[in-house]
Amino acid sequence: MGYMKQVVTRYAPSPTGLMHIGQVRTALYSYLLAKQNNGKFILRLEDTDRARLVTGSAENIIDTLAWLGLNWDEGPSYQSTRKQIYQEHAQILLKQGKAFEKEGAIWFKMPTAGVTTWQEVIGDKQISIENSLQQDFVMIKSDGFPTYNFAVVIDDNLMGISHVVRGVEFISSTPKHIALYQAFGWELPIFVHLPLILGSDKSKLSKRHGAKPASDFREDGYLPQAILNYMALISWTPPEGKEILTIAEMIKDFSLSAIHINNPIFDVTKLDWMNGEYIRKMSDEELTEKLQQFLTDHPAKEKIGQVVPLIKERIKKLSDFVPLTDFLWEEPEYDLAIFEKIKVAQNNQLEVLKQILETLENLTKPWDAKSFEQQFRQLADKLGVKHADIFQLIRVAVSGQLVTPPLFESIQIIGEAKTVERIRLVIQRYPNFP
RNA sequence: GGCGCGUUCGUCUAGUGGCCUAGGACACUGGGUUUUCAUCCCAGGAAUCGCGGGUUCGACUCCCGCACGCGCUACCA
Repeated sequence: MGYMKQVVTRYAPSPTGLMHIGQVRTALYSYLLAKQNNGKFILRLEDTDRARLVTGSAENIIDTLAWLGLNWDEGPSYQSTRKQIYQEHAQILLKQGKAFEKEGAIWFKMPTAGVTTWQEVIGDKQISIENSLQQDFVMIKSDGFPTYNFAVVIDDNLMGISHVVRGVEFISSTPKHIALYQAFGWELPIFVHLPLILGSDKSKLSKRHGAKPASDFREDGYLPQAILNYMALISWTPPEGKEILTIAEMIKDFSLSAIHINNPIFDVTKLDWMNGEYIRKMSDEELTEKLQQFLTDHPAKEKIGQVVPLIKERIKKLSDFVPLTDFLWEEPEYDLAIFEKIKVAQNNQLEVLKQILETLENLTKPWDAKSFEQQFRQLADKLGVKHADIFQLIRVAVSGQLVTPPLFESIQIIGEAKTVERIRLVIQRYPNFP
């Protein structure tokens, strides 16, 4: 009778900066693997390099993870508080003659005979590296803190980590880890080395590729579900190739063997599309709430709900809401160049505007969509102007923009009086806008 | 340099020897719906499967070599 060891995974970043968007994938896969197996997902901060520590980094990582909903079952633990434990383990190896001291540091005597071979989950193959290539390495630095290579093994073992999920860059140092496991007589975990996410020029993903910290995506108005969904798909294909899936579906369908082996390129365009999908999937109430939370200093928060149905299909990120709708509560800025983009009525726009104003003033109040449309169609016919063009001129006169939510609905939010006033002002200043 | 890993449309990918004259999604182009934009619907272009050798009746799929890319080569992680 075999038995299944409990699945325990961890996300173990070092707090040397803000949580990078690429790291979301690593955390997500670890999380999915744990949840799928009713296991445990641990958060561990590897803060052993005191020189590279960045203030606020740990908080940013914890915050981002929580925002994404990648809830950890244990931690966060900080390696800096576990110095004693590493020291004790170093002493064991020292006593066994498997380590030695030099220049205030404790070094591991790396075996240099034979070959280190292990089963790699990604790609389902064995990786072998000649031990003759290896060298002794530092376990405890002269400042008393452990190195990554040492602390990671001690902690992963002590915390019962079953699957070590991390980036490919650690493949090269895996023989060191394995040697350590063997020196202690510990059972090896399963190694899952995730491919590196690259930027558009195929170099390691960095800021100039638009791969900002995950928290920047949050500030840009991306939704956690969309980010998770996009990052999930960047190195994993669910069965049947489904593109949009909930966390629950990811947990259900996730599989290590379906993780890709090659380095993907991060593509914001697809993330944008996906974010738009999630925005459209939300109920109006939900979107309203999200926008109200997101737009902390919005001038007319109570009116957002009214606008949401008009813009839901027009925004891809929460931040898109602002440029699309600010003319509703703030006086627009006009630019003659915008008027010049309206093809028809180019020569006598001012005259047409005056007619529009007159029509508006004669429209029985409260204005209703049907007669509004009827009146202006008639006016367009009378002036020999295309229907679409007269509405576009009204749009620009009212909003200063070529693209807005539906015209009549926008006008209703602005109000009849203010609409008339805006058109009057445009006529007054035409064509010399400030 | 050494070692390791990789290579299918612009991008993410499907593909495990015949179902592939290579499928999907994003993006792009054209059309329809629409008073703008978007949404939605339809259509289209887009990969000689990095290159060259094998193996096989047959290779995107297996093997070898090469090229290119990426990673590691720290008292960083």
